[in-house]
Amino acid sequence: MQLIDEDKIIDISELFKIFGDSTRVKIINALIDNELCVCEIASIINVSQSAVSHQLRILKASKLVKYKKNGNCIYYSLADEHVEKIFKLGCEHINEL
Amino acid sequence: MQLIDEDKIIDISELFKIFGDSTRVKIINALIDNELCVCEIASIINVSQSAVSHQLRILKASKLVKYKKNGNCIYYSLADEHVEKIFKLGCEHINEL
DNA sequence: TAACTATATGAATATCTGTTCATATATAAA
DNA sequence: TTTATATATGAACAGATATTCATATAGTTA
Repeated sequence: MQLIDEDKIIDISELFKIFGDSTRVKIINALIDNELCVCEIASIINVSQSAVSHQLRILKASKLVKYKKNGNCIYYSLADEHVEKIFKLGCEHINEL
Repeated sequence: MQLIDEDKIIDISELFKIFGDSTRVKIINALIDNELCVCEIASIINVSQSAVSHQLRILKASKLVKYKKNGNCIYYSLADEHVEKIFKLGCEHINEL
């Protein structure tokens, strides 16, 4: 019982909280197998540049995305396979409901 | 690109939103391999009976927990292996950060 | 340098969410 | 039937969160 200590539980819930917003999930979905700049993301998911930027900041802070600069643009991609794995497990659960 | 439609994205984010609260994650953690009644959960995770009951309602509505009545008490358990799987994947991600 | 494009960010606002408190309901025991 | 225990629930409140709008920053091109 209670194998996991409170601090870790809070970390886990904060990780999932990031996945708990549809704009962020849309961004993550768009970034699967793709490297996209901010305005491409905004255009693909149909959300304002500002809103995307705010959410990317949160994704960056949680280390779920990484980015690299190229000229005028900043290209974002998923930080590691874990992100896609969590996303896909969520998909599966939804599909089986 | 955008293989997944908007409705499904919203379902996915709503699933993760459930995991995005530490009280609910504590409940889920307590229920791994255990069947517990409301007051046991409240006592184990140190949260008021009312708060636990409110959160169990949300977990029930999302079909993440199931329950059975036994006399005066109502025993809750995880709805299926998916719930534990998602939780454990979250754990792994945290551990590797 | 001036104009343009891409991105970030702060403030304001509206909405959502979780807890508490009081209380209702239901079962069990005396 | 009265009392006690377990659970659920509604209202109220406080705190969190996402978007918008305006604007700042920084790199690029003319």
